[in-house]
Amino acid sequence: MTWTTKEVATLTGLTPRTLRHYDAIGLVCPSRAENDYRVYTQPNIERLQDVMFYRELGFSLHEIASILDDPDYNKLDALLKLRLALTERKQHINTILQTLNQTIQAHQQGVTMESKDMFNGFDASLHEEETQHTWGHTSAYKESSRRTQKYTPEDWQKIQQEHATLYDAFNTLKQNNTPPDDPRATRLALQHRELISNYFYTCTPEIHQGLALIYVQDERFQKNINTHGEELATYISQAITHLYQQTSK
Amino acid sequence: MTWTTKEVATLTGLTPRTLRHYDAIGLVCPSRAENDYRVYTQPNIERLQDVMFYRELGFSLHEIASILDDPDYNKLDALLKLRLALTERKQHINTILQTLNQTIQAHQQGVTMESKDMFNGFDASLHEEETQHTWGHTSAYKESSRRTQKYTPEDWQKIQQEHATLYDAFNTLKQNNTPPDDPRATRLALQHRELISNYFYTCTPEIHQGLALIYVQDERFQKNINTHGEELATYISQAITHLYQQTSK
DNA sequence: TATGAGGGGTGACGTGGCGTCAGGCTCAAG
DNA sequence: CTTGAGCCTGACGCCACGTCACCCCTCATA
Repeated sequence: MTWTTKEVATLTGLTPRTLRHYDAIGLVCPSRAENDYRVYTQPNIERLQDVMFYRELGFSLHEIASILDDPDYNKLDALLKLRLALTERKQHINTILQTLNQTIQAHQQGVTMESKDMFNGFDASLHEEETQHTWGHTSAYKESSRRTQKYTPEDWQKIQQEHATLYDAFNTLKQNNTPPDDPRATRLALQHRELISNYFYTCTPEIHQGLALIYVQDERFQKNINTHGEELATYISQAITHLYQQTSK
Repeated sequence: MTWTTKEVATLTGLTPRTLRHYDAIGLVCPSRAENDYRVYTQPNIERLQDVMFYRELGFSLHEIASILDDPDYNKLDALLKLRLALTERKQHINTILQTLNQTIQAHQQGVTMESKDMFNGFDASLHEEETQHTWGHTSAYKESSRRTQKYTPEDWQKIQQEHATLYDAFNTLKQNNTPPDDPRATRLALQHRELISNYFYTCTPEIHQGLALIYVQDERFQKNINTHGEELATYISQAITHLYQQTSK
């Protein structure tokens, strides 16, 4: 089965011009018929779908190209990440909706809002860092995707479970009012590093400390971790930080 | 309370450049201090918030300007519409997520999807129609935004005044119990059409009759017009309608 | 056999929403 | 009195296309 430009256009909702543009910049390049007409095949269509997923998330065409053309590109992995990012995007809209609701209320009551509350959810810079963290082309990322490519759904389950177990262990300490710089917490922090190293990428001290920061700065991580206990992300972050304050002494 | 450019930038997450751009195109125009520095006041901030809500929904800056500068603009009403549109947008993302999930499943099972199912939720044309329906009517709307782009604040004042004068004239007739099919009312209806044609878009009889409908159907218009006289919107609407019943005879 | 509509193609220029300088003024702090 | 941070105004650059001009091909209908 093959398609002409117009057919693909109606199929995707894009314009023929857009399709020719994507061809011109090497993003989606159909083969050609004898009369030089573009001929889209199944792989072209699938790639086009990928492109549109990423475009929905606001990636530039250049970025999309480098993601899709990455030698370490793994489709399933990418799709899962996309799903995550899209649900995040939904969350983002929810935040804006909250702000909007507050604004409506304030307006109905004739009250003026505090200006700092008027722009919750709009700030994109934090979100950009997240995406950088998710898709960024650091070596850690590449190593991670190389490894995660091979994981089966059962592997993922196991990984999730090990994470959960560790988080619960942290939470037990926290519930017993064990301070984050307690040796037991430090041991767990070490286990945490090994867990990452085992399943994702070599977790150097720098990266580990980076994670500690992300865990408290990034709502996404925070919420996820905090499902295992209140304020748990902060606690874990402190434990990790202490691990390196200790060793540096 | 006032703000400098940088402060607004950090407050909103926009860049100073963007703020200066919005000023340049007349979208959000702060006043100036003696040293020519931009000074953002509370109204500026509120307008900026409006702009960002609409931008989130993908409106162009020109469209946003013509929405916010609409003489019949009603903030509360607009906020409610925004809320609707944002929840719609969430639904839109859900559709894409469904498509994504199907794609993931197909990929995991090694099946190829039906190509027509691969782009569900992407097609923007339907969504555009919705938006068109909610915020603006077709070519007349576009012409209007083309023209209104060039208007200065003084122009707007003049336009508002001419509208007000006309509405008051209608109201005088109504107060004197002049029926809407009286020649004097018909004359005012003609003036109304010319006023629209002059400042916004070529007001054909069809469009004018459309306006007559909108004036009684759309709360927003009704409320605005009725500030010039009780039930005035209905009266004007009737006068317009009669203008064409007459000429068609 | 002409013809006209509807598809295809390649330049090339226009546009919107900024980013990114360059060059110069202002102002508080040291 | 310098210095650095922040402000200003042009002016150019860039991306993702829209739009237009001009030409080719094909197929149904006159």
